[in-house]
Amino acid sequence: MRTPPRFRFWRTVHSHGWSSLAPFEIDRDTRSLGVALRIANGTVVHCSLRGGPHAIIAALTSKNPLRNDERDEIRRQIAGILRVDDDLSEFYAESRRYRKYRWIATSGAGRLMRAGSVFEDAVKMMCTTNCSWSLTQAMVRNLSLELGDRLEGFAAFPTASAIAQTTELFLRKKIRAGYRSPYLLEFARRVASGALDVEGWRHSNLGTGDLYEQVTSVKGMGPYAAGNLLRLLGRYDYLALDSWVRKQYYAKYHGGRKVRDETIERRYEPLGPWRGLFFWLDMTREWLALESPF
DNA sequence: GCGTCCAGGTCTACC
DNA sequence: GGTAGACCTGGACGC
Repeated sequence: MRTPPRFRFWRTVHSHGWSSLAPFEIDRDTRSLGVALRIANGTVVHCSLRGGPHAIIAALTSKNPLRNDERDEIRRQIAGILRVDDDLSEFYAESRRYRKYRWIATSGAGRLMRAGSVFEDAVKMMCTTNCSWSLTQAMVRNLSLELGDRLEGFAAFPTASAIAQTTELFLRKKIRAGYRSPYLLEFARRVASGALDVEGWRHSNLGTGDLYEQVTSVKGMGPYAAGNLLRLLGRYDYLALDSWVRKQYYAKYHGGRKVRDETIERRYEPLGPWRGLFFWLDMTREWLALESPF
């Protein structure tokens, strides 16, 4: 798959924590990203992805030979996950206007990795709320292992229907989702029934404020989760503050001293609709050390 | 090994 | 509109 100029595979993989959540797995030795994807007809395909100078190289494994249309579907999912088609030229032009952000354009940062579907991103986001990262990893892993379609040793992320058919007790006991269980179940049932078209959020014509309202109307999606999900939808108006980024901000700009959220928001306000992306990259600039040529 | 405390976002009830 | 308490789990800590 051809990639646009300044696309950085490994940087995108490390843009935030998603690559360490099932069904993704990272192989640091080969600098590859593995993922089990489910296509529309229910077939599970394992993809092993590597970055090249101008392309993503994908090795696909499936039970049966894949038809061309199935390969196209996989290609579209991979492009969506790695944000290959996102046009960041306007963002890079904006970053060049500020001396402290010029590194963003030159390093090709700014593509935030996402899941194969908006549903998966939203469920994962709910699983990041009010708990440690290790618990998030456990909940997401349990969802894939218990409810995802399988290919040999790999399991794809479960569909909305698969989660919708479970019970609150199952989600509590087997998934360890705790009090999030009724929220996850209600969300999955609304998506599975067609009452809520979350996949449409990626191409919605709604203004960001209206979309934010729609996202926060889902129980379990508060300001933090909604702000982060909007970033994965290509909307960067919200800072999506949580305890980790607040700590980073306090350390970077106030010697570790706590400040009000309004103070943080004031600093990034002049950066306009890209402020959420500037903020995230500003807080994670040290991750540059993880960078590879691709 | 056991008990206790705390961190982590969101919801709901209440003022 | 703002605030307090509940929700649930894993990890840290003290014994």
